[in-house]
Amino acid sequence: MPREKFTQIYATLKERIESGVYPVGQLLPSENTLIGEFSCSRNTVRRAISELVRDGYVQTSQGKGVCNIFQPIERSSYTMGTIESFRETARRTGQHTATRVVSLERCVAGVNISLQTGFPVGTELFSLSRVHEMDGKPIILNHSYLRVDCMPDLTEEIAQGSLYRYLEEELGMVIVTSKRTITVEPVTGADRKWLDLGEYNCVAVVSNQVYNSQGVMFEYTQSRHVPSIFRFQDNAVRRAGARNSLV
Amino acid sequence: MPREKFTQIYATLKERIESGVYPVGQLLPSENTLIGEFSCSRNTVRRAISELVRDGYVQTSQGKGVCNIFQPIERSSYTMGTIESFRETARRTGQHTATRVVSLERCVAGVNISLQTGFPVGTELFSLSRVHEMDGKPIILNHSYLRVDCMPDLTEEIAQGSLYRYLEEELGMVIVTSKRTITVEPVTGADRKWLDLGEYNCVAVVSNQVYNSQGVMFEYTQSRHVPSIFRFQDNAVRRAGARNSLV
DNA sequence: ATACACCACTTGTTTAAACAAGTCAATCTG
DNA sequence: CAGATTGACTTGTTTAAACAAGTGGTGTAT
Repeated sequence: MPREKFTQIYATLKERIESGVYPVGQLLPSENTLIGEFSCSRNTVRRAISELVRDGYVQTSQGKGVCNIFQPIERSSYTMGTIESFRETARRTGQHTATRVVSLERCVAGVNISLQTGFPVGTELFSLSRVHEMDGKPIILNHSYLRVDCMPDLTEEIAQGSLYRYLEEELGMVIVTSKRTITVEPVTGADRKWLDLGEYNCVAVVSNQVYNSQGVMFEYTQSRHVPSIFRFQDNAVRRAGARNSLV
Repeated sequence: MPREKFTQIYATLKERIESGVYPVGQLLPSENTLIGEFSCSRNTVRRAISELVRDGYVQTSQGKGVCNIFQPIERSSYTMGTIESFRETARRTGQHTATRVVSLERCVAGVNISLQTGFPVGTELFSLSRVHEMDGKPIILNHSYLRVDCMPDLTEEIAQGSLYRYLEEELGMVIVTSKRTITVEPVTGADRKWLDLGEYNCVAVVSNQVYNSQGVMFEYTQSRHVPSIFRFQDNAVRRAGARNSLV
């Protein structure tokens, strides 16, 4: 249970939107009304609403109000993005997941690795390859580089479980930001070997640079997804100054 | 030139980060210092910083400060996402773009179209197919459904130019929110016919639901991209309550 | 009847202040 | 010397107030 007021208001409004208490296409109660209901300041209500805007639940327009634009997401296959992650999808749909460690080695970042990952040349790294399975089918081939000095005691056993639970709960690391790039690339021999690709001759590739609270990038991961189960959802809000982000 | 203070501060800080005035990996001046420099309130500085966080330029941590985590983006090929759009990329790299209208028809949303797009059954729609070319090469096949009642006078000539300039400047429509889904799908006959796909047997598909300030979805577009030039960038920030969005 | 001014409402921006909470180093205490 | 305490910093949350700006209806004057 989050204790910040704006998070509670956000969760309450979100729940009402999802369950249809506020009709789709209509205006939510005005900020003043919500202030009365939640007995808080206008800023706090506005903060909750602005997060709903970011998540694509509502839309504001000056002079009119806050409009409910909720549409339930399609619940087929694996959905990533701002919405939910690998393990969460599996838990929700009751599917079984497993992770297999293909290899775990140590190396030092050379020029090539540095260019690909963004680690400085000379950084000591773990090179970790894993396969994620869902319901027995291999669907993601992960290749990670991890800073040794952030997790000196990494073992295959740890890598087989949840790396993030280890980093957060065991090492007390706080993960903050993650920069992602999505591309589509031709399959490699490793893809063919570890994934069940059928006729596809490309994979969906998500490259991830993950930062901890120190501001140091401690992980670079390239996730190669079987196309048939890959889905990424996103929400773009038109900003004041910039006329971009829409084709 | 945007006139809001927080936008100016945001732009100033962003420019300093990109040009290296603030060293990467180090802390920015504290909020109090910036208040002095920009002679504004703390809230205004904080708003500018929070947008830099959202865009992946900096990272905050309580008790320590604001850390610069900027990394220049790779400037190869077509980059979309929160960063920049089709035409902007072309303008920046000096490439030439063109749009060809393949077909423009009117139709009414049946059950299938409604399920795919989210338009209510019975909505009168334009069905528009276009090909985007960059430097003479066809790289995106667009198929759009557009509400007739939002743009009754749409013609092939208009569709050949920038649809958004027409909607915004001619019709005074304000575009606010866009919900996107990225998937990878097998090529169709139309893909093969209109795009230069080479060996690839799949395309990167971006499905877009676009809303205006009335809260009505007026456009659904499916953009089918040649894989070799497709790139989507994103930035995920770990939020307080939710332990998701990272695999 | 049309056009205009006005008013009551909405969201958007900015300021000021207070307190909570995390970090880090210097200092005090055992 | 080791450990705890303090204090000066940082960012995080919340409140209150004022004004700007956009929307839509009402009423008046033409």
